[in-house]
Amino acid sequence: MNPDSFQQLDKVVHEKSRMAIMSMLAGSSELSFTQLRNTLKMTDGNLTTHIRTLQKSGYVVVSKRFNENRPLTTCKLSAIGTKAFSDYISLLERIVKQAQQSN
Amino acid sequence: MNPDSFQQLDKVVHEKSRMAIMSMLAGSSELSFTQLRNTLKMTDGNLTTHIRTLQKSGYVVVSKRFNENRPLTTCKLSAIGTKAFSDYISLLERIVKQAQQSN
DNA sequence: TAAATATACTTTGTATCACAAAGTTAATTC
DNA sequence: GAATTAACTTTGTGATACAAAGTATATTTA
Repeated sequence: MNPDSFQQLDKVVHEKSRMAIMSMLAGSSELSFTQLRNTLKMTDGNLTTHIRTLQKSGYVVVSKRFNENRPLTTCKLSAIGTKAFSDYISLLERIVKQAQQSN
Repeated sequence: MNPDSFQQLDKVVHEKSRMAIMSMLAGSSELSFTQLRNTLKMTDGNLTTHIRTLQKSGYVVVSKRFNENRPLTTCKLSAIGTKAFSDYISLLERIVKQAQQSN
């Protein structure tokens, strides 16, 4: 195994909650704050900060508008977010394969 | 995808450096502090704390003795450490497969 | 042989950050 | 019109990853 491969795992994606968010976003074109919160059973505050982290690293595009007199925050993966996620998954896949060989 | 599967990932194993340590230990029966530090290019302090975390959760057995007038700390995976690691890898594998289906 | 360097760690300090509780704003219900 | 609900954001806190500095002992060097 190459020990360096672990350190190459993108720290932003590696956090479990953000992995879950990005996975969900990879499955649909766009999801709302509320949909994410309900599905992932995260607290509001926690979800806000993870979305902000993803936004700051440019992985997620956030739009805030009003829908039927209520705020509506929606998120979708950006191009580099999509790449970051698929790169992360590819690397994980290699790591998993290597780990299984050593058994 | 099942969003809960992400949260089921063992937090102790999920940390990148500890994943690397456990991977290395899964490959050999026993490794010394120095071998781990040199291969993983970790600082001494960082490695100490990760080993201690693994030890506290019962995943790694640590032995400290003297070899040729020098302290020698060796680590190996315990039974539950081996199980924790393989469970973690299995779950990762499922997650990777699910993620790839959504492309 | 005293001083400097190296080895093998551990302890301590710090900066980050995951998480939740509390706060904000506005709409709706009772 | 008071209370509740909805959709967030801000703030406070506890955990922790990491490295710098510290400790103890052995070896080399001048």
